[in-house]
Amino acid sequence: MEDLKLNMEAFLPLRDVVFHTLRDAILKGELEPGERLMEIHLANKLGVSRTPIREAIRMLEKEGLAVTIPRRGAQVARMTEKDLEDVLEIRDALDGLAVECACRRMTEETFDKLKDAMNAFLAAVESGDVRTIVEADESFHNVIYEAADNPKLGNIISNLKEQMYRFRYEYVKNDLDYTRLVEEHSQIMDGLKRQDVAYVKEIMHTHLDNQIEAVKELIRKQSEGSRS
Amino acid sequence: MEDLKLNMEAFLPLRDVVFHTLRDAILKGELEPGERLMEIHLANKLGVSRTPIREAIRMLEKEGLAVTIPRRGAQVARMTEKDLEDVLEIRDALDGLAVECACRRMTEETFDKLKDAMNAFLAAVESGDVRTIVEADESFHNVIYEAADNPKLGNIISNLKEQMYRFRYEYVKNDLDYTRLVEEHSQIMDGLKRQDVAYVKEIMHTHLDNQIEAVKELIRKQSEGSRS
DNA sequence: AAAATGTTCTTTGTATACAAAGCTTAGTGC
DNA sequence: GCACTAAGCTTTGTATACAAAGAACATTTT
Repeated sequence: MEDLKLNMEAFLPLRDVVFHTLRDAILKGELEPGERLMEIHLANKLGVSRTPIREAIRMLEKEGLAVTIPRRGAQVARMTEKDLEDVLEIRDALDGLAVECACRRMTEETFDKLKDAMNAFLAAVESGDVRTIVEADESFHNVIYEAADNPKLGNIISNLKEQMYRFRYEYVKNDLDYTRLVEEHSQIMDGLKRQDVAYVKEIMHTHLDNQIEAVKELIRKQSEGSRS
Repeated sequence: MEDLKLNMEAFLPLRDVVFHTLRDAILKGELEPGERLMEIHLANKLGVSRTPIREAIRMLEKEGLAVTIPRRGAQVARMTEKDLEDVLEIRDALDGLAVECACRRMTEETFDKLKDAMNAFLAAVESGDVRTIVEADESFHNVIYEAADNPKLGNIISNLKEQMYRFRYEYVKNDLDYTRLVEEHSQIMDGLKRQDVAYVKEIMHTHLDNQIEAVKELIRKQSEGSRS
């Protein structure tokens, strides 16, 4: 934990600002797994009192990013490879559901949005900039979640993604085969257009699967490092 | 909201006691959807200060049971029929996943536990007491979640169940056809034993499906009532 | 009578104070 | 030297105090 800073711009209750600040810090790895979240310490660091810190911690807890033991305080949640596998297993099922729902509920409008997202993705791949590609990829999938028209599903999936983000898995995407990604995306679009649920689920499954091994590989390397 | 009472027995931080108290009250309908959760009010009612109340509210929020608007306070989350459908859709997918995992990971021991749970369920049905039957049914499914060996999955499912509980859907179970339930349970066991993933998923799907319509029916009736 | 304004009351947001639990460490006895 | 105990320190748990936002209501103005 080096230099946490609050973003005071936002006109939100401090608990929310603190929550976002800490969450980002955890996801970026600035706060390491197992690291203690001491209230006074964080309060001083962020220039607020303990009250909003405590509320933020309760939120992090429920989000699965912190673990607290009564009378002993909170820690950044640790995550093992098994935990990651568990998360991926669930994501696989839920991404399947999302694309299935999207398939059944896709409207003209949302399909247009998807086309736009697809074009943006193609442009991003063209540009070659990894950051842009990753963002365009996210957008593409977000359109699908939106089309699935099940907000709770969207929330759960984004929470699961968040938990993966902690492994900085997007770095892996450097090594990804973009042509393949493009191909899969267009297959998904195709399936959605034809409303072929089985097909689209299948593609989505392999689409995710392709990334899993690489991520796991990365985890294994990472876990050789930090231990506390 | 009539008579909230804290259970001071448990040696837990007050925030947790308050959290459980409020959660139960919400699930039982003692705190109605849309009802304001006013801090001082609750604090007086429960005989604690605002601090643990606020922390409990932050937790309820993340659990989806309360919604807060900054500077305006928290309310018990409302739930529409659409929300319920969304939840059920997800549960269906995740129960499918759970049973699939269980199928692949079932050991001798856990299968024995399942047998026990099945026998308990049969005994419960024999007894005819609805409360007992519901509990035995829960236990049976809990063994499966356990066997799935994916704790995060278990958490998500229990959160989803919680959200359904608010509709007091278990009352519906009065009308359920227990012979059918028993039949389905034994089919699930059979499938698990044979490790027939496809079969077991299919059964689990219909198992859930059978309950959905009845629940929705109930919701429709309920929603004619309370409005605020 | 309706709209606008101002005043008061209520309620949330945040900080702080104090109590009690748990750790640490130094000291004591064996 | 090792185990045990006691004192002090650190940190969490809870209550309370105060500030400021928002709601409600009355008053004025048109």
